[in-house]
Formats: sequence, structure tokens, C-alpha cells
Amino acid sequence: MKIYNTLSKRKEEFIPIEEGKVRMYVCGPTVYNLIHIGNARPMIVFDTVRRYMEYKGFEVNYVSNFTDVDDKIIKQAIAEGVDASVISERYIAECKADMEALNVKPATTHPLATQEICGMLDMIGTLIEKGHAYEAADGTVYYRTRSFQEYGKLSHRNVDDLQAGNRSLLVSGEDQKEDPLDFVLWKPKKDGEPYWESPWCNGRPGWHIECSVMSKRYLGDEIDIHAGGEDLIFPHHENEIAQSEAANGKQFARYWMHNAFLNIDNRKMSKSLGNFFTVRDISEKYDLQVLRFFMLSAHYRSPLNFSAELMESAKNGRDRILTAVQNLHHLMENAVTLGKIEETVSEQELLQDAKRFVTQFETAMDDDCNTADAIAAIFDLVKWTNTNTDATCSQSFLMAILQEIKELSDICGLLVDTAPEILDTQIETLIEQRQVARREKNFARSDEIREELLAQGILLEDTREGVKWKRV
RNA sequence: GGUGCCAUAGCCAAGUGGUAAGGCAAAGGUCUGCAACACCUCUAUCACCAGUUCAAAUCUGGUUGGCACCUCCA
Repeated sequence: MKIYNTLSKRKEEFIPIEEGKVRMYVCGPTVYNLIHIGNARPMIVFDTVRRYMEYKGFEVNYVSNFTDVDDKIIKQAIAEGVDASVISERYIAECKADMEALNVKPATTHPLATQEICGMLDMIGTLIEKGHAYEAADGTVYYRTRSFQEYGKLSHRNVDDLQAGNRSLLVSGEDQKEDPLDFVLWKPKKDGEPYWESPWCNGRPGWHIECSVMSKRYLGDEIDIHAGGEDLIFPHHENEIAQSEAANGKQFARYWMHNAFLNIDNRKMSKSLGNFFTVRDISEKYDLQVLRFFMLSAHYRSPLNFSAELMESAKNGRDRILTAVQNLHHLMENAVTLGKIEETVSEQELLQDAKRFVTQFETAMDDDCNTADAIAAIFDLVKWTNTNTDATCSQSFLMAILQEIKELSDICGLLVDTAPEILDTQIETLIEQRQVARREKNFARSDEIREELLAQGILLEDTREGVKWKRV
């Protein structure tokens, strides 16, 4: 499997530190509001990376944090007149609900920044001891950026360029810093803010130190994959590297994966433009599986545009897979009725042929998780299925195909075999009545019933194998 | 100002040296009482210019047009 590594700017063969195991850390959201669809992109794509690795037989230790202490959380808490923890706990719960609806697997561990303060104090202490950090007069602790020789290796910048482009910082009044590039590890509390005691001052951690510490605690000094949105490359991930490698004396992460941004109507999502959507907003109109399908229809490193039109397109595309799966179920029931259970020799040959879609899928995923191509493989399989199955097929054959579609979809976290709903008897009766009307060629009555059911959200389809229905 | 990315059919989107996957939409057809589903058919020489090569969407240089980061925004 090849992975594009931001560190080397090229695709590299993935070789885990420990054979058969993957240590993966994905930067999670700051929980001050409902997550937006931009937050959902890394969750979905890296969950898919994880699922594929598990499919390949790796044991994945997947860690994704919640940043539950932050200026924005405090601001929200003050606005509502509640404790910061009330805000963070509320939105962690909401975020988990959204993740579940997106079929994002819970991480092996979801650490909270506020539960890891001890580790942060330890690491900051180590950095000071080693001369990589210093305490200012008011108790703020800064990282001495220029003390880390390789600073800039992830974002491919050199410190002098950074300084040239950062003139504004020089005049921003942070005159406690030895150097404008230095960043905060620990800062003093302000009135009304949550704080922890430390050797330097009562205060709270800077953002970057959290991830270094949580990664170290749950995955160790060296990890395989560190992932997040591309905006985190600089400064967040650059700073994590500086902290972790200076403190631990080892390479921090071997592979750095970054997803591109999600735009809305070709513009960056922002509240001021009024094009800001939460995952919850989308869930009111669509099954969030549609959002997941949509996100995976492009490569994770390409910017992806979001619009109502594209969601409709995604919905229709996904429905094509669902329809094929439903057809298989119908055909299987049919096969059982007819007593066609065991597959025939020619069916075995067909199944052999269908294996190529698995290969096609894996080839795509092996190439830096190319989900767009992988989904194309699923569509090819769907088309093959629609062409090669009919009422004469055996149950065993149909079942094997169904399993293949389900397995590939499941790697993408796409649920295509939703449990059949039980219709209430009243609706079933109407369907029966319509069939009677049709046999009597009373099409007026038959269409009337169909309209009536459609009004209730039940769409009928008359197929060769009988009447099918689905919710719209 | 610094750094980097992108430009493929109506829309979305793979492909990164050997003569353009897939999906949505549209059109025609088969099936069907009709509709829907499904199937068949049909749709691009890859922003522009120049160059390298037997061969380029794919490499090099340039032009134009988008975008991102450099401000604790995924």
C-alpha cells in the first residue's frame, strides 16, 4: 500500500514500525459547536484509511482527540453563562452522534486534552531542561523554535522565509518572545478561565502540546501515521514535530497524511459568507451515508466542492448501489422459493470472474487510498451484477455476489444492505389491492393506489420478480 | 512579499509517457398497461503556447485563470 507523505512530498510504500500493526493519530475537532461538514471530511477519509488497513489485516490503534480547552470553548461558555466543561461535554456527545450517523468507527481511544495535563507538564518540563523551551516573566512558556534544527521540514519552509513573511508578528506586542517564531506551550489563566497548577503559573496548555502528549501516551514516541486537515500542516503539525522530536529524541511520525479542504459553492466555507453547514444541517435533508459517499467520490487530497446539486448527484449514485443490493435480495427469495440453492458450474465461473472487481478495488485503495477509483470498482461490480443475475440464479450464487458488494462497500464505510423495514399491514393490504386491480386491468384504481402510497413516501416498482417498494 | 497546489465531457471525477475509468444529468432504444428499476446505444483529444520524445492529458519552459498556507480554521 502506498501513502502520500507530506514529509517527503511523494507516495511511499507503507511499512509499519511494528509488523502487522498501525499506530495512527488523527487530529480531532475543538468542541465548541456542532461539527461542520468540513470537520467531517478528515473523519470520513481517515476512517476509511483505517478500515482498509484493517481489511488488509493490520491491527490499527487509532487515536483521535477532542480539544476540550480552548479560547473558543471559553468564549462560548461565557456567552451561555456556564462552565467550559458543560460546553465541551455537550459538543463531544453531539460530535459522537454525528460520527455514528456518518458510520465513522469510534477511535480506539478518544483522549481529552483536559485529562492529559500531567503529561503536558512533563513534556514541557523536559523541553525546558533540554533548552528547547523557556519561561517568560509572567509564567508563559514558549518553545524556542530555532533550537530545533529541522523546523520547517514538514511544511517545507525555512525559518528565515517564515520570519520575513511574518513581520506583523514582530509588532504584535509579544515582546516576551525571544523570537517571533516561538510558540506557546503554557499560558497564564485569565479571570474566569479554567486553569491548572504548574511550576510556571496557574494556566492552561497551548494547543500544539496537547497532540504531542496524547499521541505519546496512547501510541508511544514513534508512530506510523499522523493525519489531519491540510491547514494543520503549518503551524500545528510542524510544532508537534518540534515538540515531540526534541522531547523524545526520536522521529515522531513516519507518514503524514493531510486531506484537502471542502469548499461550498466554490468558496471557502465561512460564517460571514453564510455558506456554513453543520453535519446536523445536512442530516435533516439527507441520510448522512449520502454525505459519506459524496466525500469519498473524490480523492482526499483534492479540494472538494459542496453544493445542493452535487449532493443530489451523490444521492442518485448511491441509490444505484442500494437498488442492486435490494434486487439481489428479491432474487434470493425467489431462488429459495424455486428451490435453487446450490450454485452451478457456470455460476462458479462467473464468481471467479467477479473477483477482478476486488482486485480493481484493492489496486485503487493501495494507491494512496484512491476512493474515487475504488468506488468506480464498486459501480463496475454493480453493473456486472445487474447484467449477470436474473430469476434463474441460485441462492448461493446471489449470496456470494451480495457479500462481495457488501464487503467492498463496508471498507468505505458505506452501508448498502439496510435491514428491510416491515411495512404495516395497512400498506401491505393496499399493495395487494393494487395487484388485484392490475390483474383486472383496472389501471385507474391501480395508479390511484400507487399515488396514495407515494404520498406516504412509498415508491412502488413492478419488476419481473414482483412488486418492490422503497422509501423515498 | 514568501511557499505550495490545481486547470480532463453539461456537472462531478479517476488516469501522471503509449492513443481518455466511473457516477450524475441529457438523448435514442429494449422491457413494462403506464411509471420506476435494469439493460443497450450515444457524449471529451484533456486551459493556452512552445519544447523534449518513435509516442504526452501525463515530462520541461512560458502564458492565462482558480485556490491554499504563511493569524491556535479540518
